[in-house]
Amino acid sequence: MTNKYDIRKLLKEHGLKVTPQRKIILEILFEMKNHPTADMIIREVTLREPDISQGTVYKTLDLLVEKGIIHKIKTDRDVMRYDPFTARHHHLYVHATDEIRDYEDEELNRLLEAYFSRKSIPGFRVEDFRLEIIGRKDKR
Amino acid sequence: MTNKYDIRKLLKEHGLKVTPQRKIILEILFEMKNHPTADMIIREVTLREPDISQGTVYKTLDLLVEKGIIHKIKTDRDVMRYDPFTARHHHLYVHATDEIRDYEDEELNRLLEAYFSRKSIPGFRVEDFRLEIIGRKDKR
DNA sequence: GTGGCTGCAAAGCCTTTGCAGACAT
DNA sequence: ATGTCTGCAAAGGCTTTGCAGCCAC
Repeated sequence: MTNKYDIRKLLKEHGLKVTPQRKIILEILFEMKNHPTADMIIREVTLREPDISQGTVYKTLDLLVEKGIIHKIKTDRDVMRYDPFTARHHHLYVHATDEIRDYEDEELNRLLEAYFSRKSIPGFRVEDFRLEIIGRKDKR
Repeated sequence: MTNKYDIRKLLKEHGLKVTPQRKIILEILFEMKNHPTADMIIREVTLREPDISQGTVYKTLDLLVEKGIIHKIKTDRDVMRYDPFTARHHHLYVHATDEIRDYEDEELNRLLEAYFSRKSIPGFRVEDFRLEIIGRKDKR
């Protein structure tokens, strides 16, 4: 889906230099589906290219977040996670396994948009919203 | 509203010993409206009772979270915040000022409950949800 | 009296930073 | 050519931990 050409383009579009380090980091982000922590990304990066330093990975992640290419997400535990999927979506938190899944549903988005357009919050202008859905795995 | 008697009761109900340190920490949590960070709590605690160590504050906060007396909340920045208000509610994130306000609305809760009761998510059982509302301060 | 709680200080973990050299443009 | 990016290693910030003594019960 997201091939090397896209990654080059993505970087250039944001005024960033195309370096091998950045290409590898982005490839990994687009492949990993589990909202990886910095540490998971670093481990994966080091497998493919042992000479990339963790400082570079952190700097790159910060930069990508700043440019809006990826998102940083909050967790109960005290580590940050990264999410390459930037369209509006919500998160399912499975507490027991420390897993975070994406949840997308247009109906939910419309429901919330409609709610906010008729409801106004004094002194506050809503720009975006994200639902955290907490629960557990279910057999069915 | 929440006086010392309530705090004693609250601690006892959860099988915790009533110590001066815990009373002060809980008083502060109930007074502070800004979803304080551990650091803000420690500073406030030290003003009132300089001999309370920060280790104790951290341990107490963890314990209170574990017992469900307060909540830990996630932020974009990498520090945890604490929230003594445990009824279902949502958060308004004002990015520019790093402020978090509570948002409570029964209509919104009902809307979301209704949504989840008719919508089922494969392999997942919803237990709770929290909406993060991102935006900015508005003059009106 | 006893187990839980505290203070202290050190350690731990994740993340950021500074800087000199290397590289993309 | 030059300004950006990288690697390295050290520092930083927040949080946790271990342990001896203390205190609520």
